[in-house]
Amino acid sequence: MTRDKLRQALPNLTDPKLVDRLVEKGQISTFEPGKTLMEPGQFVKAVPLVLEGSIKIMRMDEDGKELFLYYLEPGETCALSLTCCSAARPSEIKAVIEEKATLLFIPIQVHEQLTDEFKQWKDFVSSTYQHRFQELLTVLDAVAFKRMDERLMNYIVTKMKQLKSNELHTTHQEVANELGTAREVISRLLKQLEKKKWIELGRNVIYIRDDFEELIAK
Amino acid sequence: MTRDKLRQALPNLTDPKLVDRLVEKGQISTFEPGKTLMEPGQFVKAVPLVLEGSIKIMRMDEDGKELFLYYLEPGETCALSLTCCSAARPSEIKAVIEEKATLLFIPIQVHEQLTDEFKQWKDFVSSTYQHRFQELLTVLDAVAFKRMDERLMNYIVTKMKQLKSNELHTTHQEVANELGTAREVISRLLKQLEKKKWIELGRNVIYIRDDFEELIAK
DNA sequence: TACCCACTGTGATTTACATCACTGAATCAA
DNA sequence: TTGATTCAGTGATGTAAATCACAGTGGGTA
Repeated sequence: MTRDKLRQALPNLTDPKLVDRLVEKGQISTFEPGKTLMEPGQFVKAVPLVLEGSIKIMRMDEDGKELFLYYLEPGETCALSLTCCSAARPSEIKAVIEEKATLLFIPIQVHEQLTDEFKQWKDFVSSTYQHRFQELLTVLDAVAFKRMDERLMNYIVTKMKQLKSNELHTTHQEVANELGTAREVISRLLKQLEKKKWIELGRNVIYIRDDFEELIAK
Repeated sequence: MTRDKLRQALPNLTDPKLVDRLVEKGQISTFEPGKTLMEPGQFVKAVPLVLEGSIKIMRMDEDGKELFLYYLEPGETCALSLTCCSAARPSEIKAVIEEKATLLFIPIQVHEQLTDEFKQWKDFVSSTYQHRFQELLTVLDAVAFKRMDERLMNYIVTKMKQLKSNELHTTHQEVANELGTAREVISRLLKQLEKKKWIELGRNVIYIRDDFEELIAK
């Protein structure tokens, strides 16, 4: 059961001994959308491996403003949890379940043993770091160099891909939070996109034209 | 010689076999301040280990705007080079020598062997990732949530610590570049700080009050 | 000495975005 | 059905920062 899901989510982990250990030592649980897995200040005691569903990772500032960083998809894990828990440091981020998720929690000590014993695990961890580093740099670019309209369009594309749908069921307020801006700003920018006929707006929903991604690339 | 510098910069690497391998396989070179080590798009073929001096790491956007990320000090290495070179991806950042530097270049393949063979090296790499992740998050916070005056003050503190001096020999333009803003903005903000008597301005130099750090913490 | 050039100081204007204040519409619950 | 609540739309105004346009200044050099 767990084994099957693991194999499906992480086809690269072929070493049966490694899989055995993960299944044996890991703790599996499922979570409903909206559940907050981790908040800034909490301590991380295990590395979460996503088998199904997805997790939204956000950075927060002191006065509660958020900033969306990236999604964790099946087969991925959180680089932050790797860094935080091995350093016994409190979490710097907030993690919320986006789609109903099945997670396999690997205790830190087990994770550390595995990095010593299994090259596949070491490579997995290493590529996780690489991947997240890239994503952080992308976010940094956006925040430092892009205007909000462009960031909003990228956000829409990311969400579409992540949900594999061209309807986003969300509120302007929620989008604003994730981009670290104000609701009014998002409302106005969305209206502009609607005027251009790139999207249509409803209550709690944004319908996106199929060729949205090509349009913004223009 | 190299061995001594290595021991001094990285006292944690005590395993003599590991040190032997680093000395044997690494290539040592020195660079003068201002030398650009790496530019976006270049490929990284070796992991640079800083033995002496320091390197400034910056992110660039398409139209040449820069953003200072962090310094590499003795005993440190570049997480980006670790991610880029193992993925055979071009560099995403620019690296410039800040203070005359002695670097030990470890070829990627050697680095990868070392992570398999030596726990100390694996831990070193892992803590490098952790450290840089933290710093990227700090930069992200600053860019996303802080105003330029605060960022400038933090920049001054960082530079002071890094250079161990309370005189910064630089131009407003250079500061502006590193913070990703315009020269005029920096000139005005520095003037404000001078009015508050926290700093004094000269041509190509900023004199900083000894208690600057306490003043900004207020 | 005179000139040049890099650096600095500053006003004026524009822009992106934040904030405030309010309206109306959709949805839900009593 | 009605009242409350949440969400969306939009004008007015404020603000940090970007951009433009110069003027002054100090140091090097021809």
